[in-house]
Amino acid sequence: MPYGDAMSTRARSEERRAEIVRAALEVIAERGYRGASMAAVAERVGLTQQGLLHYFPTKDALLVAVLKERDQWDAVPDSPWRLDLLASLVEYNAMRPGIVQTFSALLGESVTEDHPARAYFTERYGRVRATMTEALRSEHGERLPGGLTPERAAVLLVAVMDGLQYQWLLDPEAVDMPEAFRDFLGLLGGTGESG
Amino acid sequence: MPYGDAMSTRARSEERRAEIVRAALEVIAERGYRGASMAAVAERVGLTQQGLLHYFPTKDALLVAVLKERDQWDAVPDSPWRLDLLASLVEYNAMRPGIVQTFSALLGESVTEDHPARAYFTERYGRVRATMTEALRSEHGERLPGGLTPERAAVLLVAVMDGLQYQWLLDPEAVDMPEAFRDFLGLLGGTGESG
DNA sequence: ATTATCTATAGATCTATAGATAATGC
DNA sequence: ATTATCTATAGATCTATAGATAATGC
Repeated sequence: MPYGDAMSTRARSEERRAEIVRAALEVIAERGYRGASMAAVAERVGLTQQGLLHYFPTKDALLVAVLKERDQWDAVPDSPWRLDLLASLVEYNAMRPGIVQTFSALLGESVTEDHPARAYFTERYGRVRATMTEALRSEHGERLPGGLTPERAAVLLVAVMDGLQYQWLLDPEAVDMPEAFRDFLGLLGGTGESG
Repeated sequence: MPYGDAMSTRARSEERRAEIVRAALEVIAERGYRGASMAAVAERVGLTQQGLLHYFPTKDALLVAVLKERDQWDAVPDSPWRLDLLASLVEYNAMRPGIVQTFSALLGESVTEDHPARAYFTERYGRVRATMTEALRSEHGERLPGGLTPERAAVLLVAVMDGLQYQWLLDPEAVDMPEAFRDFLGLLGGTGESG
């Protein structure tokens, strides 16, 4: 009895797909999307390249599944975020360099022409800025340090999160990502420990 | 008389190399490094792929030349930067999306395994953080808003510059990069216009 | 002699299609 | 009938090597 239990064909198929997406996340972390080959993903799950195409008929289809996975990762979709939860997310990310690497590599590639993840990231950043604007507004009101509005602070907040990831991935010893992120939240008027 | 003037062979060769590097910058902006082909670069300067290999014998050799070009771009090597010059650099960059795209794509790729630009970026960020630390120290002294030290503020400064570039490249209409950067400098205690 | 190119080509990949085979589930 | 795989293979690329040809500069 293969698989040793009574899983339906559909359920086993779902599990296989999830396994493939996990493998794709790894391969993309190592080589980026353009550098990732279907064969490398297939090998990691013990399939031939053509066997993999049974589950995801094109490389782009696999990327779509990877991006959906990402949405569930840090989404908590459009719920009103609290800034301290954001700091926790950064701390959590610091324990998951692989995932961070996957999406930092994808973000970097996405600015190139005709990249299949470009629209995804463009839309996503629009939404994330809006969500962060609301979080900042509800925490700090309309006026933030430096005369900033929540909108303008949100752009910086997102920039800091992304930028820190690159510095940290390149040299984790030199950059304490969670600390730096909390530093930034402090600048936005948090604990008021100005010197 | 080819080229119509009395340029030495060496000088013409140098010029050809510079032309090739410019073409490589473009191709990398469009496809990233892994996605860039020597043939695409060659075509852009009117050479065959094998003709290009006469000037740069491997793809990696061409990348090295591209990264050197970058160093001259925003280097002003290790001179003590002033923060207002940095704001001008960001404004200048906002007029050169191609260059920004080239290096944002390279930075993104560089976090993947065995990427030939990884060491370059790791070292470079170490140096840039040190330079920025000095600039912050000389402008604001030892104590910055939020209880930050110049070291810790430098990490954020660099993160903001990089992070803004991705948001701006993906959606230039939605993100005013120079304004956002000035906003961040303001947070670091610049004009003191807190609300 | 050196420099600038080219043609020919080896040897790896890569994505995707076609079509076979076997097992699973109605 | 559908699902999961496989072999075979077409058709594109890609990097890099080998070696020829012509022009330039001592």
